[in-house]
Amino acid sequence: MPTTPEPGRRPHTGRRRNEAARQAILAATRRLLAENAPGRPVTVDAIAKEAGIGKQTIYRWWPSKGAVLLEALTSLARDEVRTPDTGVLESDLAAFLGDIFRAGTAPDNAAVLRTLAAEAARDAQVAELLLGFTRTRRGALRTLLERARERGEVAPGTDLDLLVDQAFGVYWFRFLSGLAPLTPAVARELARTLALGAR
Amino acid sequence: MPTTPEPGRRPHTGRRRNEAARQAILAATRRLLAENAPGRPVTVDAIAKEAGIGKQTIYRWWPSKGAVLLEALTSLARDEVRTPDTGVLESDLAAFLGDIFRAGTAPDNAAVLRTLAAEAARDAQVAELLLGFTRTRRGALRTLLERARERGEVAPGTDLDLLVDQAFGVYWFRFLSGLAPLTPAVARELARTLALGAR
Amino acid sequence: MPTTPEPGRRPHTGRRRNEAARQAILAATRRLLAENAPGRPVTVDAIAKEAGIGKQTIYRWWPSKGAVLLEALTSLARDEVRTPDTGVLESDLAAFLGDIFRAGTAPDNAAVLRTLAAEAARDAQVAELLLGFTRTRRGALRTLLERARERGEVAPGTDLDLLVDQAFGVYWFRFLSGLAPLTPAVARELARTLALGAR
Amino acid sequence: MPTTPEPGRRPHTGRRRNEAARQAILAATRRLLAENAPGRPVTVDAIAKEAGIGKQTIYRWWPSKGAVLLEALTSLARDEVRTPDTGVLESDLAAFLGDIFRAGTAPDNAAVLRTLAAEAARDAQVAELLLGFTRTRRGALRTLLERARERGEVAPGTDLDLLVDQAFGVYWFRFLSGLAPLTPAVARELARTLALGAR
DNA sequence: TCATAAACGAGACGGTACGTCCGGTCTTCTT
DNA sequence: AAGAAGACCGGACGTACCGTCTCGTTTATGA
Repeated sequence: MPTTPEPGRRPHTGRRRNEAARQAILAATRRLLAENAPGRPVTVDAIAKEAGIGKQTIYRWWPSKGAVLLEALTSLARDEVRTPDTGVLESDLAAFLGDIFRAGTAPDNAAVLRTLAAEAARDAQVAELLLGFTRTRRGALRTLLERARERGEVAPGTDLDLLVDQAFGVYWFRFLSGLAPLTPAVARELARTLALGAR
Repeated sequence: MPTTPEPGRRPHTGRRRNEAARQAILAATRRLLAENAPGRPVTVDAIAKEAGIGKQTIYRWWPSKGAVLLEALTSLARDEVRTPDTGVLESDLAAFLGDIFRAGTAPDNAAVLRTLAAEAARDAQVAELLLGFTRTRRGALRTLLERARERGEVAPGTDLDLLVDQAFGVYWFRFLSGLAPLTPAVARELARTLALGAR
Repeated sequence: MPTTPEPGRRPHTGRRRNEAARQAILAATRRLLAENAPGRPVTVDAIAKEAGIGKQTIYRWWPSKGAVLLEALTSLARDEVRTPDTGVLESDLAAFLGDIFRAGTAPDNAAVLRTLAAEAARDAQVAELLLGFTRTRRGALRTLLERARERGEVAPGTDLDLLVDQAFGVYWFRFLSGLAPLTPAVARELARTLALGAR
Repeated sequence: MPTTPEPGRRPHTGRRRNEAARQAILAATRRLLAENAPGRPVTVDAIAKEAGIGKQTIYRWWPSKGAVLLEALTSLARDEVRTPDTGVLESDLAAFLGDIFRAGTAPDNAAVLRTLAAEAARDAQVAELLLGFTRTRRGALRTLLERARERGEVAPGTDLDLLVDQAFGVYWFRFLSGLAPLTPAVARELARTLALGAR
């Protein structure tokens, strides 16, 4: 998410940034990503044309193509992350993971993330954005585990971060590789395994 | 400064394939991957120049740039993956994960893997090859778990693939994000958690 | 270093047209044209910034970039063109051409004209305006020749426009190509040749 | 109606520069220049597409778009410059100027030269090419005048270069401005005037 | 023995995408 | 209402890189 330019020292005169253009760009990007048609590659030019804006407007708001893709993805999966509190770790985990998995199963996100990871590797800014994207979700899962620890469902000395990484590791790994599914059933099974491992 | 391979040293082999050229290509690729310098991108032209060979020679041996990268990686990490058999799941896991973590933390490998993952992100073919690379290791871990199941250490109905993905998920996630370490201690703790979760 | 016009000094005049702004624009244009530095291209944005005004103010007063350039030139070379009348064609020509050559050789004018000609070359509108600028001078020369014709110094049937174009052709050609000088001596010699050719 | 060059017919030449590609580029440029259609601007992309080659191939042979235009023009007007020798200066001049004028009257050269002059102003290389283009012709005219001087048709002390510039000045001035024609009649009249002025 | 065939270094080529630049218009806030 | 500031659309520019193709050279093989 691009840091909105802090309103400068001088009260901003001049034409203000056009939020509609910004949204048009994101919408167009999402549309192209969702189509994923062979003849319609997700090019910067294609995005500009689809959005009916000039290329420069894209580069005025985002530093690179990858940044746009990331934000399009983020806004795609912006559905709030629930931090359920059923009083039982396994149930909480199952609900949480189910949510995450569902958002990540949208048909074409894999391609997006592929491009993103590439950008992240060469553009530190994108990398930071990508990490920021996951940080929120990781924080939510961590909270969930801490609550369980207070309830005594987690053995003292257990490395909570490792548990978090097990969950997100599975998620990202399967998401990116497409080798195995991210179904609700898997979410439940993963919840079970993690809850067991936490004891 | 690139360790330029002494130029013109490599002899022609006439109409027979020149193994030296092949090795020069792999060595040059590894060098570029390890450097990962901004002004020295890992392009096919760069590899060819660094190796002192023609681009066509690359495409005579490999179908695409990604294939070269993968093979450079594979030859780097050829150290066989042990499939220990101590008779106790947790010990087996700890040994296996320790190996994997160590290989991925060796400074040279790390740079190569990171660049390769970036490459994979933008080239689906590389991604496929990279997955093929991990398949072997995944197979080893899976074997290890199956043996434990036969010994009764794993609850029937447990999703072994999910356990495998938890292990490799943590590995890749931490490796690529750099958010958390991959120390031997983490390997042991992960082994403990997985063994617990398998019950 | 650009002689930045003290910024913010010029007062707003509210709803009345601000002659000061107009002059600032012309001055800034002249400055940029005269500099002709590689890093300071004569773009509309550059002019606006250098003048400390908004781009729209330029387009409120002139229909296009070229029009601004032309007016900057015109105001530069406003020195009236003399139409001498010595009663002898050759003398008249020598005086007239001497003036023209001198104006075009003044260092400042030279830079401006050269840049402008370049601009004219890529912008048909500028070319048109530039021609309008020369039309006045051409008219003066033509008048001079007509007077000579009435005096009988020009053979009947002589193409006066062709003579005019010979004079201005030499002027522009040498001015733009820089291949040969535009000295007073050349003006005299050209006057002699033209007077001869007119007979 | 783009006369598409039979696609894919042109053979590769391997590591040597492909003269066919070069010619295809020039031909395509000439075609686009000649069309001068509003919807088909003479863009680098358009040239590349029309020629059926990659843009990079253009930039491998020429430093900029202007250079291509110039060469297309040059090759267009490559018709040899005659240096007639009738034994009479005026006749020689008339023939020579007639040739030059005819070449310059091709409908669309004006646009080409406009673009060229723009490039020349910012790209010294193009400027040099443009001057080289005229040098040959100027040399021919100069030779012609020198022969006349030897025959005694030119007054001693006459500035031959000035006469040359009068001729080419008229040519370029009318050519670029389009203000007055370059008909055979004008060539004859100019020849008469110059021959007179030389005496 | 000598012609042929294959691999090689070199690098031009077609094609696709990228990110930048600039002209002219539009919008917002200030004076 | 005019002005300063600057975002916006459109379109061209020149660069980077992939994978293909051909050249001329070098060497092993087979007639």
